[in-house]
Amino acid sequence: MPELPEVETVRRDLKRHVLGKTIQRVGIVYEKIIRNIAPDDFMVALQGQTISDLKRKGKYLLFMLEGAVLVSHLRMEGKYILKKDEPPAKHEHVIFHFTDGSSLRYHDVRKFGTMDLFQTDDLESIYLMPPLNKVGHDPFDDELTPEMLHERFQKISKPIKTTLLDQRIMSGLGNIYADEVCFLAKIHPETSTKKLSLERVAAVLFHAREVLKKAIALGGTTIKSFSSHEISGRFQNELLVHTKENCPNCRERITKIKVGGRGTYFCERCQRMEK
DNA sequence: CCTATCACCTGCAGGC
DNA sequence: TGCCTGCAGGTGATAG
Repeated sequence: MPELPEVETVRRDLKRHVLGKTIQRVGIVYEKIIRNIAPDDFMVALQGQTISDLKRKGKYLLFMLEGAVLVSHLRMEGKYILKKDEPPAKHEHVIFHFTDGSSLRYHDVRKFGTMDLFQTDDLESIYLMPPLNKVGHDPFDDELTPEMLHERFQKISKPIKTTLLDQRIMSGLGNIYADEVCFLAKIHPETSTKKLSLERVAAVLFHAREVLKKAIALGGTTIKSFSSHEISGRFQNELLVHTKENCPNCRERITKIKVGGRGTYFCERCQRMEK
């Protein structure tokens, strides 16, 4: 699921469905999901807690509790499913049983997702600790300016696509949207980050904001669709290069390469290294 | 400090 | 049908 628009979609959906619910018991099927605390302590600390709000920082979901915050990352395929109380289905690794007889299940085929539980609700201090201490500016943060990004980019010799995926600089873009941003800004994904002019950086930031805004409005992107309660986004119909065969501008065949180990789609004619 | 690569898991598609 | 390889929306550890 998760790049910023998908996580934001999940946040809004969860907020409608689990706000105010009280956890009666937590079931843990696969312990390695929980990272910063022993599984037993995780279960005890969550018992009796009521979900008061759902927030997001970068691609992390924050379940706000009473004097505690559960920080959840969906990684590649994590999802939350609300069900009646029933035995765990395949790929359900952590189950929050609520007092009203419903239950929220963390489902993750590849088991890459993570949960960190903080026993304080002081967000500022949580932001200073792993994993949130590595989350950079939200793309929509007004403090994030082209000038500031350009300055930081001067020291980075990696490909721009790789830099866009670095959450410490700007948080929220993932592999799909990074390709879309490079395409919209007409930049070859392997262009050295430090070679981008201020104007090009401004275009990158502008298009990052535009594409994320549009994707959120459409409920995110669903590439692989699963059955059941999957929230299926509609942004996949709007993709311009990622997984595409032909360029929507010039009809040239889309090229697929690897950049930083990630599958990367771009148009050789519309996305140039120079300028 | 910087960059590159692998590791973490499972499932699926395609080639032979 | 079965085996093998490569691939998948992400990030953290480790090695140069």
